[in-house]
Amino acid sequence: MEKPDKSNHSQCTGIIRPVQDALDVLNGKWKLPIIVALLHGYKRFSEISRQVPGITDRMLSKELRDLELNQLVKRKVYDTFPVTVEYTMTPYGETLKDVISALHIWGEKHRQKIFGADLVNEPVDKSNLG
Amino acid sequence: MEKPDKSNHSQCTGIIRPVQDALDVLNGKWKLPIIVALLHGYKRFSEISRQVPGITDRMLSKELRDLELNQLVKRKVYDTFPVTVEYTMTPYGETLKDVISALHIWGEKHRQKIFGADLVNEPVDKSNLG
DNA sequence: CCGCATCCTGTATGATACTG
DNA sequence: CAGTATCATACAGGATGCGG
Repeated sequence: MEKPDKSNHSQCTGIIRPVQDALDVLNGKWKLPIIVALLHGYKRFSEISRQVPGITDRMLSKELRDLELNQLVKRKVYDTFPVTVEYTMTPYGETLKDVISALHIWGEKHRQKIFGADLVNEPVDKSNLG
Repeated sequence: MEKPDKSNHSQCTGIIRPVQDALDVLNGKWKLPIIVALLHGYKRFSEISRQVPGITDRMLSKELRDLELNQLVKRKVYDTFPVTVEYTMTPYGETLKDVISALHIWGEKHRQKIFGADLVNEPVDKSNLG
């Protein structure tokens, strides 16, 4: 039983970066609800806004731009008046479903582990945990 | 006539919460590196600290406490002098491997999509994306 | 309708010094 | 060794109002 890779091996640290990248894509208060709205077929700015209760125009605009930069979302402007904008998930964006699904499965078990099964509908409040 | 599911259906929004819970568990700058260090068998506070370059004692302490509250990590104090503390992943904590694996796979593809394949070793810098 | 500019606040994190 | 206390800061996000 040697101490195999107990040194500071940067190739092990190397697994961290892509994982963090994936997390970053979903990070923040609004990315996920927006993605879910888009996956459910909502396309217009105001439509998405309605599906994501509480979000401000500023944040929605910012997050959509971010998702677009990551090529998860396609933005199409129609030359109407007033202007019409359509946001859609790219095929690549759809590949997020698998990741979200994995997170979903684990997250539900977590919820049931941390809280009672009958509290599954309660929002997580970490201040109760201690 | 029903508006099919184009209303504000809270059961669809319901998938968001557990996913967000899972994300929260991994959220922040340090959770993931710490978890990886623990999964690789590093147990002592200072050991973990060494494996997570740049982290301060304050953050390591805080994040370990957070992971412990989420029952991902077990903390055991040995009555030596000076005191010795051992952190280990719980069996439950190990279940995170699957989630991290899913994130890893997606994250690597993402990295190759956003950057060239030869830039895979570069850290993500979103300011370059625009 | 679809945003952007501005200002403001809270939270996450960093720096540093100290203790059992 | 394994932390805590205190102060400082940057950035995410909220509120509000304007503009093509």
